[in-house]
Amino acid sequence: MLIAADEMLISRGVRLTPQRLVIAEYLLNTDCHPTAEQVFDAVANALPVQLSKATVYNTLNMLVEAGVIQEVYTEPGGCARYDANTMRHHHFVDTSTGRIYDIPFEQVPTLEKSLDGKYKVKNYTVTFYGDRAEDS
Amino acid sequence: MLIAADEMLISRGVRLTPQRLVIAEYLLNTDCHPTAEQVFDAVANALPVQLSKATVYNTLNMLVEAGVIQEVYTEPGGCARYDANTMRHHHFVDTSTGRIYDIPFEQVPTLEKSLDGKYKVKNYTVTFYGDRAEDS
DNA sequence: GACTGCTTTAGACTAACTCTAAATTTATCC
DNA sequence: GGATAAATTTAGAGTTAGTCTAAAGCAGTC
Repeated sequence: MLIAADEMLISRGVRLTPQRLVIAEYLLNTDCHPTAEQVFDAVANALPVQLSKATVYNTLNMLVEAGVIQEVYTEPGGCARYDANTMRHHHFVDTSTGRIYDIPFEQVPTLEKSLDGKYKVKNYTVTFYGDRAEDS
Repeated sequence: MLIAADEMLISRGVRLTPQRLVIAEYLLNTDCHPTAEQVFDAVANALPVQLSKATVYNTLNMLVEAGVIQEVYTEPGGCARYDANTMRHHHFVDTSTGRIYDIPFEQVPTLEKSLDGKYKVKNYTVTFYGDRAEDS
């Protein structure tokens, strides 16, 4: 069942436009961590008008600001990917397929306390690299 | 005491040039994780000739290939930084100063086994964000 | 239904690199 | 020490991911 993007946006005080709706709807119903380019390709022909890349970037930044999605960087030096899973979590990158999998935060031992007192840790991210068996 | 860059490069079978020498020497004797731009600024006037950005990038890539330095990405969406500490280690980013500190690998509990069997973890990196007391 | 101001658009612009082709330099061989 | 072949350096063009701009188009309000 599709998550309703319109209610989501209205509840965050975001003004509705067809562009924002299709982008939010797409992101809320995929777990494939798309790039801005992939979002553009996925939604461009769901709109009756020409979609601009600038709108995709604006909307993605807006959705990040509004807390609807997260920006994720997994490939060193790579471009931003977007993730509608806004729970605190880590990532696993399948280095042969490039696919990214969310790892629940609780599944990884907490590291907050592992540095000595000099370091005040506010946040940390773990990115795993390797292979994942039989994608399902 | 300065680490001798020339021996380092020769031992890795790298052809010596003045450009490579000053860049390697600079990196081997700093712990400030400079960007390519910062490397350029730091070494450009140590050379009697005009230094090209392309040479800096070429040399940095070459030194990464040769295992003399590591490429590090700590700021989401930020540019590459270079680290002559080639031991396996993690990073702490001071979010108010932007400074990066190396965290010895052993100082963080090992996470290799924290994912279930579906995931074959080959490597992982932890990046901490926060504040660090009295930089020393 | 008109208005005000937020959105969208195409295209120019930027930052961080990479590529290219010509000129230069390195290491080697005599 | 000089000639040679191959690697390196250089300036500048090209690329990629993303931001900025200014004009045109809509959304929500009165």
